[in-house]
Amino acid sequence: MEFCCTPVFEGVIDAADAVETAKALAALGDPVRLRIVSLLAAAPGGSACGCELESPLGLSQPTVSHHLRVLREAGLVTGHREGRWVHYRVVSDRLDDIRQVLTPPVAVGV
Amino acid sequence: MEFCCTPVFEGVIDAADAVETAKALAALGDPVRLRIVSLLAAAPGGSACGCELESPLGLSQPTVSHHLRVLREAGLVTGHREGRWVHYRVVSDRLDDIRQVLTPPVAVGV
DNA sequence: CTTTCGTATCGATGACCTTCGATACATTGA
DNA sequence: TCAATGTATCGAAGGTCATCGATACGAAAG
Repeated sequence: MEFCCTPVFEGVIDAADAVETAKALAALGDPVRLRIVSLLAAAPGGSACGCELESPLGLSQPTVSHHLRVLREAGLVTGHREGRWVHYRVVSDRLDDIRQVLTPPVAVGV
Repeated sequence: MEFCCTPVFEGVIDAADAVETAKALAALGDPVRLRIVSLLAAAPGGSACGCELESPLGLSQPTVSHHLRVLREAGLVTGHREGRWVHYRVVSDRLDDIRQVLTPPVAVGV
């Protein structure tokens, strides 16, 4: 999968790159998904299965699965099966990309 | 206005902070608004009036005004009137906050 | 093979969001 | 005062999203 990482501050971002980058930001622009990322990052070993997320989030299993799918399609988490469970993990490289998009070259406010 | 800046990686983000942070990320999670931020950052002096954005975005004046309102309410841009025009400018401190939320303390991926 | 448990998908519902034309407001200039 | 220009708001239309119950899939256990 190819990720866009055109910074917002270098020249003017073109429409295609904006669409791609906005997808990742929109994926994080939901309270539930932000908490999922936080829960995964705080989990022992940096990973957790979906069933461990339902209770702290207070959401149904289909809803949690839906959000995990959005995060997966945005490249923000990965999941690999381990027997009956699927262990999810944050993709830190992807977060690095997003941070870089929002980083000014030197200083922006004049 | 009080901004939340609880990092995703320090412990588990609570629901209230997640809602607040998600608002800013959702504001940036739209291609049009991402381009607006980019256009403002690239503008001479780091600011531009709303009327200068309609043409490069290819959107109507009410639509541009709507997106500027979303960005303003998310604390990502500020606008002050200058005669008939309102000059908008990126709030770099707010972007710093968002970047920090997504920054791991040391390393996350085990 | 059947049951059990974790996960993914489907379909429906209600809320939200983007977009626009029409319109009102604000400021400047004639 | 009146016209012109930039901006904000309103109302509506269309699409997208979050959420759930029901259901199907996958893997392990009995």
